[in-house]
Amino acid sequence: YREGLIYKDKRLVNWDPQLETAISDLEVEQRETAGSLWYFKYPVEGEEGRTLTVATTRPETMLGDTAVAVHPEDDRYADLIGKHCILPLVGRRIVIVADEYADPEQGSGAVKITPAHDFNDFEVGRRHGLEMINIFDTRACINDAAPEAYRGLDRFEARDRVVAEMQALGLLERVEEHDHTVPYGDRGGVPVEPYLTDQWFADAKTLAAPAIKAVEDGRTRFFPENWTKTYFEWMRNIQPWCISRQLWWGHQIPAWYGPDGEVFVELSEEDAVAAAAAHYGKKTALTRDEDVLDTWFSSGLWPFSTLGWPEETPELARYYPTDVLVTGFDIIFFWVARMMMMGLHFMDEVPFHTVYVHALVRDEQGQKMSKSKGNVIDPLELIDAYGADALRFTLSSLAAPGRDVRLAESRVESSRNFATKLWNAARFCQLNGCVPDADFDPAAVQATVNRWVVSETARCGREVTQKIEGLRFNEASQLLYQFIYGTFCGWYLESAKPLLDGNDPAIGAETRATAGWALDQVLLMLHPFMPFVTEELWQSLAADRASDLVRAAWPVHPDGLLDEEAEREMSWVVRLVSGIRSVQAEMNIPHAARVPVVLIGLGDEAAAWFERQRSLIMWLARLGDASVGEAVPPGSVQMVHDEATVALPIADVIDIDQEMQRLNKEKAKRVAEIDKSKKKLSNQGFLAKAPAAVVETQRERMAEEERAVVKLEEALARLASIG
RNA sequence: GGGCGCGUAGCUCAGCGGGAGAGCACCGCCUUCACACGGCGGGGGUCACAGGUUCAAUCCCUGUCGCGCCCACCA
Repeated sequence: YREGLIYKDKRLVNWDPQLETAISDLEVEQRETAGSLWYFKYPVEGEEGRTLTVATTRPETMLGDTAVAVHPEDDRYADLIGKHCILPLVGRRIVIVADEYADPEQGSGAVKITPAHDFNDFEVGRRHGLEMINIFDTRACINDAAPEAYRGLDRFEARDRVVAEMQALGLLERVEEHDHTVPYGDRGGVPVEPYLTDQWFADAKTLAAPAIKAVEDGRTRFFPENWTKTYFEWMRNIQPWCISRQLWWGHQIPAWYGPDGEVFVELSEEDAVAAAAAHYGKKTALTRDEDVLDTWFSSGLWPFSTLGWPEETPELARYYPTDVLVTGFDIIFFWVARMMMMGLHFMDEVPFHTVYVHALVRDEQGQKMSKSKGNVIDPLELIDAYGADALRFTLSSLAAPGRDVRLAESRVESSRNFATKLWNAARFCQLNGCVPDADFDPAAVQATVNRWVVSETARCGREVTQKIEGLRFNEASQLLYQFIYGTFCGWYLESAKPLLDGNDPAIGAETRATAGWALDQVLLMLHPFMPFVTEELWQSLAADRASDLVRAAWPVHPDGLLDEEAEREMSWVVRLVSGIRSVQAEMNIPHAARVPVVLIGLGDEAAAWFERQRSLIMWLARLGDASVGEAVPPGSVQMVHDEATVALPIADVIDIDQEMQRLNKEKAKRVAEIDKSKKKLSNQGFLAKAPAAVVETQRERMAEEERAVVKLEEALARLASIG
């Protein structure tokens, strides 16, 4: 106030006649409404029989008309400018003015002017020094400024009465159907009225300037970035902000009035009394302004007022500015913009460096959920059915930046299943003594599967960290889902089973410790996404934790934990096992058959891998035996695995036709790939302009496919010789 | 009237310049000693349409069609 940023003014404000208070522009909601456009004839003074036609969507406001405006260059009305009409029903003499606001294309080209009840008319009224007649009371009923017959009528009753009377007088020219937008109060739920009252205003334009600059300079950034544009758009066109409300709750405005209306704005009543005494030269009784501040004005102070400001508290020093503000786009104007303005003004520093604008959860039809529409999905019901972790995980995995989400219950169910999966995996670990060991060093493990899971865990951890830091929460949760479900549960725990009770106690112990470590890493990483189940498991897996999981440090995975050798070896095993399983399923070979597998033509490296992982492969693919051979045994189902041929000899059980069909299908697929590659590699433009690495990849790919096709042809030939 | 965004597998959605992915649903097999809220395997997509840029387009540009949202004083 003392800086001139807050002032009292008599202006048109948006008035909610239901709540009987002023509201801000932002609290007004435009609703598409099917209405009418009434054409009224206003008799011209002194010209018998001549009338001027005006069109209006709000007949009742004519009771407050103080002019008619026409465009200065509108020839139809040029001779009327400066003359007067006699306002029907009221009898007031109103002037005909020339003003560019009147649009010759609209309605009749002449427009009635009601300065006290329309924002445009208010401006016209100011330009022409027109009288401003307020015809409504605070409930939007007609007041004593109108003819007696209308007093006390509700605005809609008054509308009907005006139309009926005009018609009776023969002054209603015609009525057109007219769709237009009507302003409604978003809380009161009834049409708002432009209303002339004394209110407090904030000079938003001045406050906005530094807030605009801060975002231009990148001191505060929006994520996703496109909201920056929305912010600028609003801030650069900002209007004076009406900050007083005629409500019972909120910060009461610290303004006191003397008997003559003099205003004393002070921090306390004592100060106001003192100021008044000084002003009047004697002690004078004051009355305090009854209005309170707009809730968003108070909320705009939140980043520092909650921390003890204006005292320089340790909290203020520590938490102002904060770093990331998380909010919905619908709050950017209401709150984010105001916090920026207030923060920069009072603290001279932005309140936060990043605004993360999250998605809005919509209902199944894609509608924004709202209490008034009654389409709110109650999170408590979903939590009852699937758990809080499941809901939280679902929302985080659907939170793709810049996109709203339609909440599909099936995703919540899937998340619940995921939580159950984790729970069971942890139970398995516990039952097998796979618990955290304080002395465990993940960099020192020996067995390939253990080295591999350490490496994969570290890789996952680094990627998840990166995604979280980049605010890509959906990608982080997806990585975790895949790692935990696929890598950890699907491959690692299955591979660990034979080692836990195997004949090498040292490997068994190492595996137990590795699994315990990996599970801990999983809990640490998943905790932000599923806080409850991870915390429960964290505490139940070990009694002597240094801290609760919620307070545990975020895991760091150094380069040293990455092990490309182990990853390559296990990737080979995984692909081999998947291939064998696929063939088994397709050829209807039951696991119970425990068929053997023979690998032919292994390279040196693969031969070493096979040697080491032979029993693991047998275990994972449920095989009776696995061996290296020189030739494909007769009666084998065959598949290509890199440079090798893999044979499952099932002798007399084999269905030659079915097998040939399967191999031919596989071959056709690969031949199609080769054709595509050939086409690319014969394209001179591609060879000349594509990066060398891309060309090389293409060559390798083709070579690999060609090798596979050769193998497949050999396999087909062998079958043909049997058949 | 301005601005933003979306149309990818039946459904809900990721991906956004170098051979299309997930969850659910669907089909087949499996009561294998953590888990049937499970396991293994599989089918399914001219990435809305039309042009353009590029050696290369689901991805970039332009336009069209459809859908949604925000802002705005049209009587």
